[in-house]
Amino acid sequence: MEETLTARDRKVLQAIIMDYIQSAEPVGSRTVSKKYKIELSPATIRNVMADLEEMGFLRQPHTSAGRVPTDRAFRFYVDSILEVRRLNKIDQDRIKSGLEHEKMDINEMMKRASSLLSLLSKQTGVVLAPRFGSNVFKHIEFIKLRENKILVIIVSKLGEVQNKLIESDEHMSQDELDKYSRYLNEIMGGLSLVEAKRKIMEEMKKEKVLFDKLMYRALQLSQKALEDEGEGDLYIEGKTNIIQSPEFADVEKMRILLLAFEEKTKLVKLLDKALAVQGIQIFIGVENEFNEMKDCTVVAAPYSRENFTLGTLGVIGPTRMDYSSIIPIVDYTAKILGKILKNMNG
Amino acid sequence: MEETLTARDRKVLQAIIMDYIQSAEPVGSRTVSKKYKIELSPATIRNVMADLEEMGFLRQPHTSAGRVPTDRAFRFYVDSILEVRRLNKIDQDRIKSGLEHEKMDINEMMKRASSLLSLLSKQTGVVLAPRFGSNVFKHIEFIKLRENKILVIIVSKLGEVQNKLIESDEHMSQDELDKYSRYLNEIMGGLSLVEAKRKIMEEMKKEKVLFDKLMYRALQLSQKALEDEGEGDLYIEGKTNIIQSPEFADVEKMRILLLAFEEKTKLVKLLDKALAVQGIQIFIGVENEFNEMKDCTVVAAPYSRENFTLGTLGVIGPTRMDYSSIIPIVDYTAKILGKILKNMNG
DNA sequence: ATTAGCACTCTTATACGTAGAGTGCTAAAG
DNA sequence: CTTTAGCACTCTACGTATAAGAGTGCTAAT
Repeated sequence: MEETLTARDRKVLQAIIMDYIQSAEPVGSRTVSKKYKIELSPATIRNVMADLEEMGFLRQPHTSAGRVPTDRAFRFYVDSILEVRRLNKIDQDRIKSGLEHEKMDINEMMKRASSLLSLLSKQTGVVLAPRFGSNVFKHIEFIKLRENKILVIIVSKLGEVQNKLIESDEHMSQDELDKYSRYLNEIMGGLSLVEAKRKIMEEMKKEKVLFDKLMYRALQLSQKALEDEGEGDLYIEGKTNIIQSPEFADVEKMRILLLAFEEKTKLVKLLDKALAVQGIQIFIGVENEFNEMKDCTVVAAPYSRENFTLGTLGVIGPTRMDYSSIIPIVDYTAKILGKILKNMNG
Repeated sequence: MEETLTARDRKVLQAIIMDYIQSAEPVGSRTVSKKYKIELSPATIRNVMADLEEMGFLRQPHTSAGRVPTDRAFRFYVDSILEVRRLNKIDQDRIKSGLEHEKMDINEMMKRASSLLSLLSKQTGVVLAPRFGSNVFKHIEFIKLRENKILVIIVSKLGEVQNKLIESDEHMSQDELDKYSRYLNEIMGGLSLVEAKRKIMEEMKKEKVLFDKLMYRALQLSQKALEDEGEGDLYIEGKTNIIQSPEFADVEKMRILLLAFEEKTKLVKLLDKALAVQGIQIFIGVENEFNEMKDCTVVAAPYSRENFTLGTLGVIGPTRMDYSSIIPIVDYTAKILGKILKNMNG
């Protein structure tokens, strides 16, 4: 049963997939033989289709309907049939000019990237912002808000700003806090935030620090500020695009999906997986391990400065999405975003 | 034709509205006479209904269906029939305990409030955060990111953090920038941001400043940082609740509404209108001047510290929402949020 | 190995008839 | 004069029947 596909099988499968991608309707043998240049009669095609169905690449919604590609078919298509072309110039320019605005801060940039992905793919665009911890430390500041509530502001070299409210056990004046931040800015300058964290741990162990109250308190505060860095921010744009797809005409299906979007944590997890790997990652249908997304495909790519991966971006759409055009969009956007962030980092 | 309603008319109207609120289906004369204690026969009710229809309070989807209340009917109901009770203890507690966490920063607080509104009302909750400009200035900081890009961070007394990327024409060192921020922190301390803005304009006109390069540059930078403060942030939670309502079963209707949510600017405008007025504001159906929301009602209330209005919060749902329970929820949440922010402001 | 031919299956669209909900009107009752 | 019972009428919703069309699987011929 687990035979390999002949050249002919592949051709037929490809035709079915391509037709289904644009029609969203079961594809019949006549259509395949007529619309796609396969010099075979419908009858022969039917035989091939029966084989493909047995192998799990196609299924029939009901006895006398055409065939619909399964997740497995899309997986095979993406892996073995599809040849990804490079993105056309026009879209390249739109992405470039959309992101290369000088005066954009990093939040805007992420949002913009997500919008662009959505716009060009006509699906939903997502961008997972760099984990704050992966950035180069730039500046820390303590601001006393009231009694023992202290607002800590940490800025990365990219200009990301993270703020957090912490409590101190002891009373501290603003002057004192200013001293702390000056001291910390000095010892953490130029380090990545992860390194900075480690450095603080080390420093705290040193004997001389234990006797210097100022230093000790400063380190204590910064430790509080750096602990449990939240997960990276997720930007989602174009949620409504997905509603247009006929596969989500069912209100309940759509509600479940939108709920998943609203929750974000699951999406973050999914995109996190793409972080670890170089290059485009595609999760098709049930491969998504989240039931809510079993009718969706996620095309994701990490974007990185130099060799260090910063975050992930991608497109979410029905499994029936137009892979041949979406993959290059995701790929190119990731490259450009990486390049821009690299420049921003000096 | 523009007669006033008799007591009986009102009773019937109320019955129809109440039934429609919970059934979402046209209400017939039999139902009114049976389910609601009106000692009249269906025939009489029908006469009354005919009158009410003529006056624009009811309409018939088709000849032989029951009646559906119009926007006007809901308006009348809200203004003249409904008596708002106070929120029950249980929900009061949920709101209080949901918002009174000591360690929450202001962003979390807004999000939480929005979630609570959504949860308790079973509709969509919105919170328009305080306009940044309306806050008391606490701290300003300039951080040089690269070449002539400077990140400005402004903190309000409530602990809101706003950051903005600006460009300087001339080269400035970080030391220089630190001097500027020290100077500015001094002259703007304790002012509201609006006042601070004005102050800066004044200062810049003073002659002595013109000759003190340091001061002048500092003022110039801060002016850039304070100009065109964005509109207040909008927090929307529970968008998917609205999908459940049968009136949005139509996919296209829903898409339009979700698009409006995604765009936010229109919603901000709407909520802004409620800013100006004291107390609960209700926009029913077409009163919303935004076509996208013509099937929705927005129940909004400003929340304020002392007598100064900070922002607005509310609930969005179908015009058929349960006003009697939602109004107290919005009202109470606004009060609690105002109180907490007042405390936070010292 | 391929294909023409054909019977068969299932969906979809259309029409039709009926049940039920609800109305409006009229005439009788209070 | 107000209320109500009664009844004919209207419109929707729903189920059934029917026909058209799409597509299949199988068989037999090429």
